[in-house]
Amino acid sequence: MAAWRNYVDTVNQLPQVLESDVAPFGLTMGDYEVLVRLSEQQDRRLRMCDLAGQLRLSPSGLTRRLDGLVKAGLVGRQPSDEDRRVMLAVLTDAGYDCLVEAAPAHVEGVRRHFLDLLTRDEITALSSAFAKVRDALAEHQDAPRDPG
Amino acid sequence: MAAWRNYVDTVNQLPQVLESDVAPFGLTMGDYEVLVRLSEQQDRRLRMCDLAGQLRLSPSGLTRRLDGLVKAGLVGRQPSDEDRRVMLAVLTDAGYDCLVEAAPAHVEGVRRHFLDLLTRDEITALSSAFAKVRDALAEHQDAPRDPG
DNA sequence: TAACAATTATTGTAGAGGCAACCACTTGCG
DNA sequence: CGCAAGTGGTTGCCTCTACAATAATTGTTA
Repeated sequence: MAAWRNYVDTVNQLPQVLESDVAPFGLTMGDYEVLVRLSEQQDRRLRMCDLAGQLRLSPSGLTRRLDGLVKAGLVGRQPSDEDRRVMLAVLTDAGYDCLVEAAPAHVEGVRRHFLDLLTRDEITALSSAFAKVRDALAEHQDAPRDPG
Repeated sequence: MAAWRNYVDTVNQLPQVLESDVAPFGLTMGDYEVLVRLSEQQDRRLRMCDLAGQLRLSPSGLTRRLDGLVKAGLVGRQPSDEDRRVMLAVLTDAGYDCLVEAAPAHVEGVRRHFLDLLTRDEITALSSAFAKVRDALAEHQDAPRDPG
Protein backbone atom coordinates (compact mmCIF):
# COMPACT_ATOMS: atom_id res chain seq x y z
CA MET A 1 0.00 0.00 0.00
CA ALA A 2 3.02 2.26 0.41
CA ALA A 3 3.67 1.69 -3.28
CA TRP A 4 0.20 2.97 -3.98
CA ARG A 5 0.81 6.05 -1.92
CA ASN A 6 4.01 6.79 -3.78
CA TYR A 7 2.15 6.36 -7.02
CA VAL A 8 -0.67 8.69 -6.00
CA ASP A 9 1.63 11.40 -4.73
CA THR A 10 3.65 11.28 -7.92
CA VAL A 11 0.66 11.31 -10.21
CA ASN A 12 -0.60 14.41 -8.42
CA GLN A 13 2.44 16.50 -9.16
CA LEU A 14 3.75 15.22 -12.47
CA PRO A 15 1.10 16.83 -14.69
CA GLN A 16 1.94 20.29 -13.39
CA VAL A 17 5.57 20.18 -14.48
CA LEU A 18 4.72 18.58 -17.80
CA GLU A 19 2.30 21.38 -18.54
CA SER A 20 5.13 23.84 -18.19
CA ASP A 21 7.15 21.98 -20.81
CA VAL A 22 4.60 22.48 -23.59
CA ALA A 23 3.22 25.82 -22.40
CA PRO A 24 5.94 27.82 -24.21
CA PHE A 25 4.50 26.50 -27.47
CA GLY A 26 1.02 27.74 -26.63
CA LEU A 27 -0.22 24.26 -25.82
CA THR A 28 -1.75 22.52 -22.87
CA MET A 29 -1.03 18.86 -22.32
CA GLY A 30 -4.59 18.23 -23.43
CA ASP A 31 -3.94 20.00 -26.72
CA TYR A 32 -0.67 18.18 -27.12
CA GLU A 33 -2.37 14.82 -26.69
CA VAL A 34 -4.82 15.67 -29.45
CA LEU A 35 -2.01 16.54 -31.83
CA VAL A 36 -0.16 13.34 -30.95
CA ARG A 37 -3.17 11.12 -31.57
CA LEU A 38 -3.94 12.76 -34.88
CA SER A 39 -0.33 12.63 -36.01
CA GLU A 40 -0.30 8.90 -35.45
CA GLN A 41 -2.93 8.36 -38.14
CA GLN A 42 -1.76 7.90 -41.73
CA ASP A 43 -4.17 10.53 -42.99
CA ARG A 44 -3.78 12.66 -39.87
CA ARG A 45 -7.48 12.54 -39.16
CA LEU A 46 -9.76 10.81 -36.71
CA ARG A 47 -13.47 10.68 -36.02
CA MET A 48 -14.51 12.71 -33.01
CA CYS A 49 -15.84 9.71 -31.17
CA ASP A 50 -12.68 7.67 -31.74
CA LEU A 51 -10.52 10.56 -30.63
CA ALA A 52 -12.66 11.03 -27.54
CA GLY A 53 -12.24 7.35 -26.76
CA GLN A 54 -8.48 7.49 -27.03
CA LEU A 55 -8.27 10.60 -24.89
CA ARG A 56 -10.84 9.32 -22.39
CA LEU A 57 -12.74 12.51 -22.88
CA SER A 58 -16.50 12.97 -23.02
CA PRO A 59 -17.98 13.98 -26.38
CA SER A 60 -18.69 17.48 -25.16
CA GLY A 61 -15.24 17.79 -23.68
CA LEU A 62 -13.65 16.90 -26.98
CA THR A 63 -15.90 19.26 -28.93
CA ARG A 64 -14.75 22.14 -26.80
CA ARG A 65 -11.12 21.17 -26.76
CA LEU A 66 -11.18 21.08 -30.53
CA ASP A 67 -12.81 24.51 -30.56
CA GLY A 68 -9.62 25.94 -29.18
CA LEU A 69 -7.34 23.99 -31.50
CA VAL A 70 -9.44 24.93 -34.53
CA LYS A 71 -9.36 28.58 -33.57
CA ALA A 72 -5.58 28.29 -33.24
CA GLY A 73 -5.46 26.74 -36.70
CA LEU A 74 -3.77 23.56 -35.52
CA VAL A 75 -6.68 21.27 -36.28
CA GLY A 76 -9.47 21.43 -38.82
CA ARG A 77 -13.00 20.06 -38.82
CA GLN A 78 -14.13 18.10 -41.84
CA PRO A 79 -17.42 16.24 -42.31
CA SER A 80 -17.06 12.61 -43.24
CA ASP A 81 -18.08 11.45 -46.68
CA GLU A 82 -19.03 7.98 -45.51
CA ASP A 83 -21.17 8.93 -42.55
CA ARG A 84 -22.72 12.33 -42.47
CA ARG A 85 -23.13 12.23 -38.71
CA VAL A 86 -19.40 12.09 -38.32
CA MET A 87 -17.05 15.02 -37.99
CA LEU A 88 -13.38 14.36 -38.63
CA ALA A 89 -10.65 16.17 -36.76
CA VAL A 90 -7.79 16.83 -39.15
CA LEU A 91 -4.29 17.81 -38.16
CA THR A 92 -3.30 20.84 -40.22
CA ASP A 93 0.21 21.52 -41.44
CA ALA A 94 0.46 24.21 -38.80
CA GLY A 95 -0.64 21.69 -36.21
CA TYR A 96 1.94 19.19 -37.37
CA ASP A 97 4.65 21.83 -37.31
CA CYS A 98 3.60 22.86 -33.84
CA LEU A 99 3.77 19.28 -32.65
CA VAL A 100 7.20 18.79 -34.17
CA GLU A 101 8.35 21.93 -32.40
CA ALA A 102 6.89 21.04 -29.03
CA ALA A 103 7.63 17.32 -28.94
CA PRO A 104 11.33 17.55 -28.07
CA ALA A 105 10.58 19.74 -25.06
CA HIS A 106 7.92 17.33 -23.91
CA VAL A 107 10.07 14.28 -24.38
CA GLU A 108 12.95 15.96 -22.65
CA GLY A 109 10.68 16.77 -19.72
CA VAL A 110 9.48 13.20 -19.48
CA ARG A 111 13.05 11.97 -19.43
CA ARG A 112 14.26 14.53 -16.96
CA HIS A 113 11.43 14.18 -14.49
CA PHE A 114 10.72 10.50 -14.94
CA LEU A 115 12.65 8.08 -17.12
CA ASP A 116 16.17 9.30 -16.37
CA LEU A 117 15.55 8.85 -12.65
CA LEU A 118 14.90 5.15 -13.02
CA THR A 119 17.03 2.11 -13.69
CA ARG A 120 16.45 0.03 -16.76
CA ASP A 121 14.95 -2.71 -14.63
CA GLU A 122 12.56 -0.29 -13.00
CA ILE A 123 11.38 1.00 -16.36
CA THR A 124 10.85 -2.53 -17.60
CA ALA A 125 8.89 -3.55 -14.54
CA LEU A 126 6.89 -0.36 -14.64
CA SER A 127 6.04 -0.78 -18.29
CA SER A 128 4.78 -4.32 -17.91
CA ALA A 129 2.94 -3.41 -14.73
CA PHE A 130 1.04 -0.54 -16.29
CA ALA A 131 0.35 -2.50 -19.43
CA LYS A 132 -1.39 -5.09 -17.28
CA VAL A 133 -3.33 -2.51 -15.30
CA ARG A 134 -4.37 -0.65 -18.43
CA ASP A 135 -5.53 -3.79 -20.20
CA ALA A 136 -7.47 -4.93 -17.17
CA LEU A 137 -9.18 -1.58 -16.97
CA ALA A 138 -9.97 -1.58 -20.67
CA GLU A 139 -11.54 -4.98 -20.28
CA HIS A 140 -13.36 -4.12 -17.09
CA GLN A 141 -14.99 -1.17 -18.72
CA ASP A 142 -15.87 -1.82 -22.34
CA ALA A 143 -13.63 0.95 -23.56
CA PRO A 144 -11.63 -0.73 -26.29
CA ARG A 145 -9.24 2.20 -26.66
CA ASP A 146 -6.94 2.57 -29.62
CA PRO A 147 -5.81 -0.95 -30.43
CA GLY A 148 -2.86 0.20 -32.52
CA MET B 1 9.06 5.74 -24.10
CA ALA B 2 6.58 2.87 -24.43
CA ALA B 3 6.72 2.60 -20.65
CA TRP B 4 5.67 6.24 -20.47
CA ARG B 5 2.78 5.65 -22.81
CA ASN B 6 1.57 2.75 -20.70
CA TYR B 7 1.82 4.92 -17.66
CA VAL B 8 -0.10 7.80 -19.23
CA ASP B 9 -2.87 5.61 -20.55
CA THR B 10 -3.27 3.96 -17.18
CA VAL B 11 -3.26 7.18 -15.24
CA ASN B 12 -6.02 8.49 -17.47
CA GLN B 13 -8.46 5.73 -16.68
CA LEU B 14 -7.66 4.69 -13.12
CA PRO B 15 -9.23 7.70 -11.39
CA GLN B 16 -12.58 7.02 -12.99
CA VAL B 17 -12.95 3.53 -11.57
CA LEU B 18 -11.64 4.60 -8.18
CA GLU B 19 -14.26 7.34 -8.01
CA SER B 20 -16.93 4.70 -8.37
CA ASP B 21 -15.57 2.84 -5.35
CA VAL B 22 -16.12 5.72 -2.93
CA ALA B 23 -19.15 7.22 -4.64
CA PRO B 24 -21.60 4.90 -2.82
CA PHE B 25 -20.51 6.58 0.41
CA GLY B 26 -21.29 10.04 -0.92
CA LEU B 27 -17.65 10.89 -1.43
CA THR B 28 -15.46 11.92 -4.29
CA MET B 29 -11.84 10.83 -4.32
CA GLY B 30 -10.98 14.43 -3.50
CA ASP B 31 -13.16 14.30 -0.42
CA TYR B 32 -11.73 10.95 0.52
CA GLU B 33 -8.19 12.30 0.34
CA VAL B 34 -9.09 15.11 2.71
CA LEU B 35 -10.51 12.67 5.23
CA VAL B 36 -7.42 10.47 4.95
CA ARG B 37 -5.00 13.33 5.52
CA LEU B 38 -6.92 14.60 8.52
CA SER B 39 -7.28 11.14 10.02
CA GLU B 40 -3.53 10.72 9.92
CA GLN B 41 -3.05 13.59 12.37
CA GLN B 42 -3.12 12.78 16.08
CA ASP B 43 -5.63 15.53 16.78
CA ARG B 44 -7.41 14.97 13.48
CA ARG B 45 -6.84 18.55 12.41
CA LEU B 46 -4.63 20.40 9.99
CA ARG B 47 -4.05 23.99 8.95
CA MET B 48 -5.60 24.88 5.64
CA CYS B 49 -2.28 25.71 4.06
CA ASP B 50 -0.68 22.46 5.19
CA LEU B 51 -3.62 20.46 3.94
CA ALA B 52 -3.52 22.29 0.63
CA GLY B 53 0.18 21.47 0.35
CA GLN B 54 -0.39 17.79 0.97
CA LEU B 55 -3.23 17.61 -1.52
CA ARG B 56 -1.44 19.78 -4.11
CA LEU B 57 -4.47 22.00 -4.16
CA SER B 58 -4.57 25.76 -4.45
CA PRO B 59 -5.81 27.69 -1.41
CA SER B 60 -9.06 28.54 -3.14
CA GLY B 61 -9.53 24.98 -4.30
CA LEU B 62 -9.18 23.71 -0.75
CA THR B 63 -11.54 26.34 0.61
CA ARG B 64 -14.23 25.16 -1.77
CA ARG B 65 -13.61 21.48 -1.25
CA LEU B 66 -13.92 22.01 2.48
CA ASP B 67 -17.17 23.90 1.91
CA GLY B 68 -18.75 20.70 0.70
CA LEU B 69 -17.31 18.56 3.45
CA VAL B 70 -18.38 21.06 6.10
CA LYS B 71 -21.90 21.17 4.71
CA ALA B 72 -21.92 17.35 4.81
CA GLY B 73 -20.80 17.50 8.44
CA LEU B 74 -17.69 15.42 7.84
CA VAL B 75 -15.23 18.20 8.57
CA GLY B 76 -15.40 21.26 10.78
CA ARG B 77 -13.71 24.63 10.58
CA GLN B 78 -12.00 25.91 13.70
CA PRO B 79 -9.93 29.06 14.11
CA SER B 80 -6.48 28.45 15.54
CA ASP B 81 -5.65 29.72 19.02
CA GLU B 82 -2.00 30.24 18.24
CA ASP B 83 -2.39 32.16 15.00
CA ARG B 84 -5.60 33.97 14.34
CA ARG B 85 -5.00 34.00 10.59
CA VAL B 86 -5.15 30.24 10.57
CA MET B 87 -8.22 28.14 10.04
CA LEU B 88 -8.01 24.50 11.10
CA ALA B 89 -9.84 21.75 9.28
CA VAL B 90 -11.06 19.25 11.87
CA LEU B 91 -12.26 15.74 11.10
CA THR B 92 -15.59 15.25 12.87
CA ASP B 93 -16.75 11.97 14.34
CA ALA B 94 -19.14 11.65 11.43
CA GLY B 95 -16.23 12.24 9.08
CA TYR B 96 -14.15 9.60 10.80
CA ASP B 97 -17.01 7.13 10.68
CA CYS B 98 -17.53 7.88 7.02
CA LEU B 99 -13.87 7.28 6.31
CA VAL B 100 -13.90 4.00 8.23
CA GLU B 101 -16.89 2.93 6.21
CA ALA B 102 -15.50 3.92 2.85
CA ALA B 103 -11.89 2.88 3.29
CA PRO B 104 -12.38 -0.87 2.77
CA ALA B 105 -14.14 -0.28 -0.53
CA HIS B 106 -11.38 2.03 -1.66
CA VAL B 107 -8.60 -0.30 -0.61
CA GLU B 108 -10.35 -3.21 -2.23
CA GLY B 109 -10.62 -1.23 -5.45
CA VAL B 110 -6.95 -0.35 -5.38
CA ARG B 111 -6.06 -3.99 -4.91
CA ARG B 112 -8.44 -5.27 -7.54
CA HIS B 113 -7.56 -2.76 -10.22
CA PHE B 114 -3.92 -2.32 -9.41
CA LEU B 115 -1.93 -4.17 -6.78
CA ASP B 116 -3.38 -7.63 -7.29
CA LEU B 117 -2.48 -7.51 -10.98
CA LEU B 118 1.20 -7.10 -10.25
CA THR B 119 3.95 -9.38 -9.02
CA ARG B 120 5.72 -8.63 -5.79
CA ASP B 121 8.80 -7.60 -7.73
CA GLU B 122 6.82 -5.22 -9.88
CA ILE B 123 5.29 -3.58 -6.84
CA THR B 124 8.70 -3.18 -5.25
CA ALA B 125 10.20 -1.67 -8.39
CA LEU B 126 7.22 0.58 -8.86
CA SER B 127 7.33 1.80 -5.30
CA SER B 128 10.99 2.71 -5.40
CA ALA B 129 10.59 4.25 -8.84
CA PHE B 130 7.78 6.54 -7.81
CA ALA B 131 9.46 7.43 -4.58
CA LYS B 132 12.40 8.70 -6.58
CA VAL B 133 10.25 10.59 -9.04
CA ARG B 134 8.17 12.14 -6.27
CA ASP B 135 11.20 13.23 -4.29
CA ALA B 136 12.84 14.71 -7.36
CA LEU B 137 9.69 16.66 -8.14
CA ALA B 138 9.39 17.86 -4.58
CA GLU B 139 12.94 19.11 -4.74
CA HIS B 140 12.63 20.61 -8.20
CA GLN B 141 9.67 22.65 -7.10
CA ASP B 142 10.03 23.94 -3.57
CA ALA B 143 6.98 22.07 -2.43
CA PRO B 144 8.20 20.33 0.70
CA ARG B 145 5.07 18.19 0.97
CA ASP B 146 4.14 16.35 4.10
CA PRO B 147 7.38 15.12 5.54
CA GLY B 148 5.69 12.77 7.96
C1' DT C 1 -41.63 2.23 -47.26
C1' DA C 2 -42.53 3.83 -42.38
C1' DA C 3 -41.52 3.62 -37.64
C1' DC C 4 -38.33 2.87 -34.10
C1' DA C 5 -33.77 2.29 -32.07
C1' DA C 6 -28.86 3.33 -32.02
C1' DT C 7 -24.96 6.36 -33.06
C1' DT C 8 -22.51 10.92 -33.54
C1' DA C 9 -21.76 15.57 -32.56
C1' DT C 10 -23.16 19.98 -30.41
C1' DT C 11 -25.21 23.10 -26.87
C1' DG C 12 -27.14 24.46 -22.11
C1' DT C 13 -26.11 23.99 -17.50
C1' DA C 14 -23.49 23.03 -13.46
C1' DG C 15 -19.39 21.80 -10.59
C1' DA C 16 -14.35 21.75 -9.71
C1' DG C 17 -10.32 24.20 -9.48
C1' DG C 18 -6.76 27.99 -10.59
C1' DC C 19 -5.27 33.01 -10.60
C1' DA C 20 -5.61 37.59 -8.98
C1' DA C 21 -7.42 40.62 -5.69
C1' DC C 22 -8.58 41.30 -1.14
C1' DC C 23 -8.78 41.31 4.01
C1' DA C 24 -6.93 39.78 8.51
C1' DC C 25 -3.21 38.84 11.05
C1' DT C 26 1.77 38.22 12.24
C1' DT C 27 6.59 39.32 11.97
C1' DG C 28 10.53 42.30 11.37
C1' DC C 29 12.70 46.66 11.59
C1' DG C 30 13.14 51.59 12.33
C1' DC D 1 5.29 52.00 19.31
C1' DG D 2 4.41 52.39 14.03
C1' DC D 3 4.95 51.01 9.56
C1' DA D 4 6.35 47.75 5.93
C1' DA D 5 6.64 43.08 4.45
C1' DG D 6 5.15 38.41 4.66
C1' DT D 7 1.67 34.71 5.61
C1' DG D 8 -3.08 32.54 5.65
C1' DG D 9 -7.66 32.27 4.00
C1' DT D 10 -11.73 33.72 1.18
C1' DT D 11 -14.08 35.59 -2.91
C1' DG D 12 -14.75 37.04 -7.98
C1' DC D 13 -13.96 35.56 -12.33
C1' DC D 14 -12.31 32.40 -15.64
C1' DT D 15 -11.45 27.84 -17.91
C1' DC D 16 -12.10 23.03 -18.33
C1' DT D 17 -15.00 19.12 -18.30
C1' DA D 18 -19.08 16.12 -17.38
C1' DC D 19 -24.10 15.24 -17.71
C1' DA D 20 -28.52 15.91 -19.92
C1' DA D 21 -31.03 17.32 -23.73
C1' DT D 22 -31.21 18.06 -28.67
C1' DA D 23 -30.52 17.48 -33.65
C1' DA D 24 -28.99 14.88 -37.51
C1' DT D 25 -28.02 10.62 -39.52
C1' DT D 26 -27.82 5.62 -39.94
C1' DG D 27 -29.42 0.92 -39.17
C1' DT D 28 -33.30 -2.31 -38.27
C1' DT D 29 -37.64 -4.25 -38.61
C1' DA D 30 -42.46 -4.64 -39.51
